[in-house]
Amino acid sequence: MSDEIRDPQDFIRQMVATDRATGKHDGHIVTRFPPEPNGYLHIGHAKSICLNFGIAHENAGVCHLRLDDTNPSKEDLEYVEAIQQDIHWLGFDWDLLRHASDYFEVFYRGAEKLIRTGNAYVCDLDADSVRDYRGTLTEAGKNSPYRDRNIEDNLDLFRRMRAGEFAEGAKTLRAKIDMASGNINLRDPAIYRIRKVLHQNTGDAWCIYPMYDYAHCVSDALEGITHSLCTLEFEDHRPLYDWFLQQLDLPGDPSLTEPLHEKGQWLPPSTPRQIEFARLNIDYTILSKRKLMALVRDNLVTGWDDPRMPTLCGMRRRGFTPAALRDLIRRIGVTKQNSVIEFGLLESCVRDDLDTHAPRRLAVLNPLKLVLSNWPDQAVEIIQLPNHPKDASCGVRQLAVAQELWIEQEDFSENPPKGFRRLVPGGEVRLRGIGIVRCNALIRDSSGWVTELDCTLDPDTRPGLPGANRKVKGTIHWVSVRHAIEVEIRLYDRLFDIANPDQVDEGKSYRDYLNPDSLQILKAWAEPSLAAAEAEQHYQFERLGYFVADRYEHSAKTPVFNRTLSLRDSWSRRQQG
RNA sequence: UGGGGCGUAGCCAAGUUGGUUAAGGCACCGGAUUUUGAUUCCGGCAUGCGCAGGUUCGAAUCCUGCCGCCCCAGCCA
Repeated sequence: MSDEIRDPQDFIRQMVATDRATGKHDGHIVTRFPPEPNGYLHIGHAKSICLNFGIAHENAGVCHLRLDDTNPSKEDLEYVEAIQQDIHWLGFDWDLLRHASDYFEVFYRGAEKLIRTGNAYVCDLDADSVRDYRGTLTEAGKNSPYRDRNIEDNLDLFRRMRAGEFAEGAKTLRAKIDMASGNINLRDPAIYRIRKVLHQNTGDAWCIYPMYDYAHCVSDALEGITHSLCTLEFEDHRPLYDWFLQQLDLPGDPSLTEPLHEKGQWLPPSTPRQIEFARLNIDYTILSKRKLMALVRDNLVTGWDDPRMPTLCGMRRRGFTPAALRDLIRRIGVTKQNSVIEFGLLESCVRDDLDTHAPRRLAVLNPLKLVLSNWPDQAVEIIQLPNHPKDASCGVRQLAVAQELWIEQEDFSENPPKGFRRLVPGGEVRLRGIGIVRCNALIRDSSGWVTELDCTLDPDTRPGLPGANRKVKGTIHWVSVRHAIEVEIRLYDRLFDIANPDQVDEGKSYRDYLNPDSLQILKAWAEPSLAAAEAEQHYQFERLGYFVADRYEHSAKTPVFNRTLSLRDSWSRRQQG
């Protein structure tokens, strides 16, 4: 009997294990992550990345990054650079970087083969007519009037398409399969369309571009992919995926892959298996590139990397760590069930990682002055505080204490609710690392607002003294008024007010549910050591939460910290009922 | 009778060939520890596996019939 914690064994990993065990593909495993460079990667992509790279690594295999650039009218170089950076940040590296456009010549030869074998034809129907001929979900379609063109005409027409003789939309190359199929993807799907646009990789070399269904399976085969993982909506496409590969027979037809030899990109073609899994959904967020793009375009957020965005670069800037994201993906598993992960699970992963790795610091967000009346007027004492309560290897830091301190307004109450464990008039509380203080008097302004607490420090409770062990109901944080530095704090909350912004009442859109309080900027006082923080350094500000020095806008001169998330807070939850 | 998927707790999710008390995590609820109302630790949390029948000594697992949810009619991916 073994009590070891088993590595995740989802249904895909089980299939892979079986294939390895039975010697399929000679026991080799090759996967790929194939983003289309038309937007930034988000947490949903992280699932695919972790799956593809993870499975490859667990099985001594390799994983390629393939930029799926078959539609030049939507894609951009900005995205391909961002994609690579995000994958690296997540902690993965590809064994091979390819573009679908590397294979354009092979796609073309394959298309001619489909024509020659009577499996494809040039169709003159315009887009609207194609739709009419396609039929509906419950009615069969009709054959295109161009379906029975002879092979010579088809070949000639297709070559002229490539030569640029026809206008955009005038003709398509279509697979000849079955217009009556219950699977609409098999009703003579388009293989090539005419697009007279510059391609970011191939320039003006082409004016015809292959469709996803054709390009994807062929790309997979050309790269020797063994397991082609994709999301559920492609389940219906699998018969087409298999059909193209069977008609083409890449492994058995070297003339097709010949162009790759001179480019140094030839690999033994495989017969990959497409396997579908459920995409990741998270409540209170949207993960549609189109909608994320709109938020950026319309300035509803500051950019793709706004810390409120579910993009990888946004989460990075928010202070979420790659390890936490990987842990989330590990925890949620892989199945074919549509599901919505609670945001709280992500938070749990982040707290888990940050609790063990983030050094502790003190900062006060909403200051209230506390004066130690029995502290010598100008005296300054240097105390030491551990950087981590449970990890001595994190070391200690020094902190100056003087007579005037800032504490959190919330940590004092004149009329405390039941169960309040902080400072009250006449009560005691421990100041972290200093000792126990008693509140003797309140100083008020003309409107009666408490502006200052007059306190005395019990000298017997200084750290290291036996009296320090005296129990007191609460411990609060502080900074020295004379020594604290001013910092900018950015507090983030969920971007949307409702759990499912993708599914809203009629006439409404996700935009109607943006949380107006998702960003709050304030000035705060922090311990001086934070001026030396490096950008992207994570901290726990004790009792407040986890913060990260902003990747771009933080500097020693103008420190900026983003709150990644708060600490778990059973007190405020109890207060709110 | 268009095609393809999926139903195990509030949210995820193990459970594979039918075999003792239906893993685990998150959330939640108790309690212990605590110079962070944090962390950590301990305990609780499905007489039940979409529903209804059936087969069997025994069913989340097999059979039948229902019900519910998701995806597909781009010259997007």
